[in-house]
Amino acid sequence: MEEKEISQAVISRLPRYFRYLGDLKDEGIERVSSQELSDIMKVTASQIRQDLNNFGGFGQQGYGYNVGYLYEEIGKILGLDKEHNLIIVGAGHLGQALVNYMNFERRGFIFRGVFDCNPEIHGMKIRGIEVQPMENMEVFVKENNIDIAVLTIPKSGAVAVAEQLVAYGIKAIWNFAHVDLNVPKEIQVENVHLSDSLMKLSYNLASRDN
Amino acid sequence: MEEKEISQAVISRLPRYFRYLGDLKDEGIERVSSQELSDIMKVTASQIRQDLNNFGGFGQQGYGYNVGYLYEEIGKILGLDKEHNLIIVGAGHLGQALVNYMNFERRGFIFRGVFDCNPEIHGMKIRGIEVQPMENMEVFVKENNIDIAVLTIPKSGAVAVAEQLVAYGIKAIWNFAHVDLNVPKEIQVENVHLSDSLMKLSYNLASRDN
DNA sequence: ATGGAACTGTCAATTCATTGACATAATTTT
DNA sequence: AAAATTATGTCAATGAATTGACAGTTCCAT
Repeated sequence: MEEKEISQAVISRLPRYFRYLGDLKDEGIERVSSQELSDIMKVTASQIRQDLNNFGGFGQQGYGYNVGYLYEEIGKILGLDKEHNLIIVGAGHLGQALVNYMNFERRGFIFRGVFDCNPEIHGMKIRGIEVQPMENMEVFVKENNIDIAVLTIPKSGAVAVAEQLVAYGIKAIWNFAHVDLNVPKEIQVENVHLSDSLMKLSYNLASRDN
Repeated sequence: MEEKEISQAVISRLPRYFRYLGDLKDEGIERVSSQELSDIMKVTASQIRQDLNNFGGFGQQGYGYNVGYLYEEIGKILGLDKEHNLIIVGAGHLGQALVNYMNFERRGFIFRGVFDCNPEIHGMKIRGIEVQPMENMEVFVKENNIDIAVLTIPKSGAVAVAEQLVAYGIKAIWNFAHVDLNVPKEIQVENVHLSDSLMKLSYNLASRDN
């Protein structure tokens, strides 16, 4: 299906297209041109056409794009038509916040288990999911066909736990720990470094002041 | 101080340099060359030198870079030598997780207040900070010299609240709501769209499978 | 039906980002 | 003290991403 490698710059923009198309769909709008989308999203129409064309011709000359169809197609490209089984490793505030955020499940990302090394919270339930000790992880991952692990533990343990998870057969890691993981390149890692993001904000704030 | 505009690509890499330099400093290492850093960080030495040179010559030919000095300087560039006063708007799980995450304070980002529209949690304390009703926001922002607002509310209310915050004098918004804010360009916005990040992971997972 | 307007898909041009190369300077070794 | 080594800062070359332009197709009004 995928013939040429598509740049991460393009991939990063897909979720935003998806979101805007979802909004248009909810408003009952059936068709949209690259120029109209351009106006709403504040990107060039050329970029929109270029981006979409990486995946095929979804539009029609003289008409534009069918909102519902394009929305579905981008969803498929993003793999949202398939279910993913997730575990959370680290049941701190952030881990709990993610489990409690329902919208991920709507998109097919199902939280199956939560793990933590703190014995005091073992057995505690987060949205019905019981917190388990780390020792259970290996069996759980294998038995429940888990493909994505969400890492919300402190940086000190993260690298080692990531390696364990890979050994257990995980395919992708959504990494909130503030450290770069060292895993084989076929394992997909998506980093969310919140403090990096805040520092960037801080820089822009400071630089705008002079 | 800033003469030429520096690209966001460069800015985005600064926090990572800062992190690695901090680690080296903690290990007691005093000097580092761009080549050594390159090996550790898995980026080209040329990029490191190019990036740093946007801000001045921190190194010395034949010697390399002094770790402690460079760490300090990057910290200053990122504005981490100054204190910032923050409020959280939206005391849900994510908002609470952020307040509880101590490391931000270590970098000079001080949470001064938490606001939420749900009356049931007004008066509740999160790490000693009382949750206040939204109506208090205007006075609080003005009296406490708040410059950064953290938006952790659902997308439905986010755009309107952002406009209010701007009117109250806020300078920057760290936006976790899954919507693009509409604020004047002098207001700095840093978006953290978690579901976009997860969708990107999902794409890469799917595309690696074929 | 026919003509004009509205669009896409795509090629080419441009702009932006990254990498490579090297002159020059400080350091270390002999 | 001189030679050899190391390593920066910067210019030029390359590569990637974005934008502009337009041929060709479809839609819509008359």
